[in-house]
Amino acid sequence: MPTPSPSVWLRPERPSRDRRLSRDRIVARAVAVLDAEGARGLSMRRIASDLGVTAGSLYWYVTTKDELLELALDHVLGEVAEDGAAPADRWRDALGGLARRHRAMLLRHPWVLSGLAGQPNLGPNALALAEAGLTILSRAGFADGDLDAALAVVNDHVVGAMMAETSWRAALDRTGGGAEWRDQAADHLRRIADEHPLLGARMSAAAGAEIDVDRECERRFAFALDCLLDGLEARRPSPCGDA
Amino acid sequence: MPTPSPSVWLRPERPSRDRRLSRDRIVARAVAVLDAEGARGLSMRRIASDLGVTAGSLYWYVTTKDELLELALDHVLGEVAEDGAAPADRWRDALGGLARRHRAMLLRHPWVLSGLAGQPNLGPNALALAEAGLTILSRAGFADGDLDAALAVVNDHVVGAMMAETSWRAALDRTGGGAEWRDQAADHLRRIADEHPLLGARMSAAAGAEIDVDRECERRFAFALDCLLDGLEARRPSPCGDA
DNA sequence: ACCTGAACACCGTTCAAGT
DNA sequence: ACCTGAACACCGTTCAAGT
Repeated sequence: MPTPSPSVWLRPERPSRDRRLSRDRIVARAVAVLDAEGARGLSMRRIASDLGVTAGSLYWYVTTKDELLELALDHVLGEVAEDGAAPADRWRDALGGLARRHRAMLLRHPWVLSGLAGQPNLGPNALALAEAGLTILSRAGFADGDLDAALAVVNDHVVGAMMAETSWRAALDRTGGGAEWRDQAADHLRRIADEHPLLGARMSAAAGAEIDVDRECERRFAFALDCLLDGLEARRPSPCGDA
Repeated sequence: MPTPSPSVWLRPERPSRDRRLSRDRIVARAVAVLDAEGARGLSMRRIASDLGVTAGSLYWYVTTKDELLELALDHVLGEVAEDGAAPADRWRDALGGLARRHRAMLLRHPWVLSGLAGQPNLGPNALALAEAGLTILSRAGFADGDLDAALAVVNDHVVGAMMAETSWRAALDRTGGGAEWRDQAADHLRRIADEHPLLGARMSAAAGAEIDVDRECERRFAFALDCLLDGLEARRPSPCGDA
């Protein structure tokens, strides 16, 4: 209780009755900045100023920038969980759906991939996601060592594929429709084709057809996913009463 | 030609008859620092001082730190090429060998994975590697769109798997054998097991057995590789006269 | 041509001091 | 308890100036 003053209006409202900051607010802001400007655009000072606060204040809620990134990562991992509706009872559809939602999330938040190297994520959403995958595969008949391995096959492929896809997309965005780049690229492509016939053929096929990038990416993702689900199917122990 | 002096010994050797710096020397130093201290330990100033030079000097040979990282990346990619001996004539062995050497390289230079997000690598070694993969798959019967897709299945898996493996290894290294961490981990694991039975079971299986990390990583890698090669085999068009 | 030295505009993090 | 302000020890990059 402050000392009473002649009038309320003369005493400014207590600046921080409720805290201006919170871990949630900080993480949310971090995700927003990362989405908008990528990993490079994120700084403690930037988040702080967005929240109308000094950089040092953030360290009351978060011990380090890395920790903040871990929190942001787990935050967006929460988007992968199935939105209502029981999981498909066929294990292929269920696992495929998980992979596809994982991919969709990584397209929305490509910065996740640049922060994935380092330490493994043990946040609650990461754990829940792993459990979901294990549940599907366990019901499908996998057990023990093959259980982790099978889940890893799918997870690892999603992050590997998205690493390639997002960096490919980023490169396309950067080069835009620049005319002078157009010529340089054509030149470079010709030199590549000389020494690397197969690669040259594939690249000019992609460039020539003015291919729909979205469709092509989805096609490749689906190809790989089917491919590795087939491989898992062949390794599946005894099917015990599932679809 | 400088003006002649009474004795050679009085005139210091010309400081830079041959350039002290070169792109190769800079890249080599960068790779060494990255190997020793990881991506975090690399700075222009650090490389410069290692080479006995000022930071600004580096910009004569390299326009940006990112460019230097691209060069370093392609440099180590050169280690993946087969060391003599014709490639195995069975496509599975050939492609599997490529994947295994790729993995070995990423274990030696884990920092590559943190620099992989961003732009696709178009360096000479990256191109040669892609061509090698395409050659194997092309001889195996793949063509057109399936050709890229098939190669991507393998490549993407290698980087995805190594992303998980290296960050897992890094975490193990950091936590070492700390006694107080031991207790925290056991506690955390118990809480995990409560909400996530399958995950808890798998984690305590791994922790309890004091598993050989190297063996386990190789087992999982082999499992996944076989798995996805099976998937590719099933998709392989008409086998035209190969083993 | 090649390198230095100093500057610019940033970083993450710490910590006394205020309220 | 929560936040400020200033500092510390760094960054990448530029650029006149030297040789």
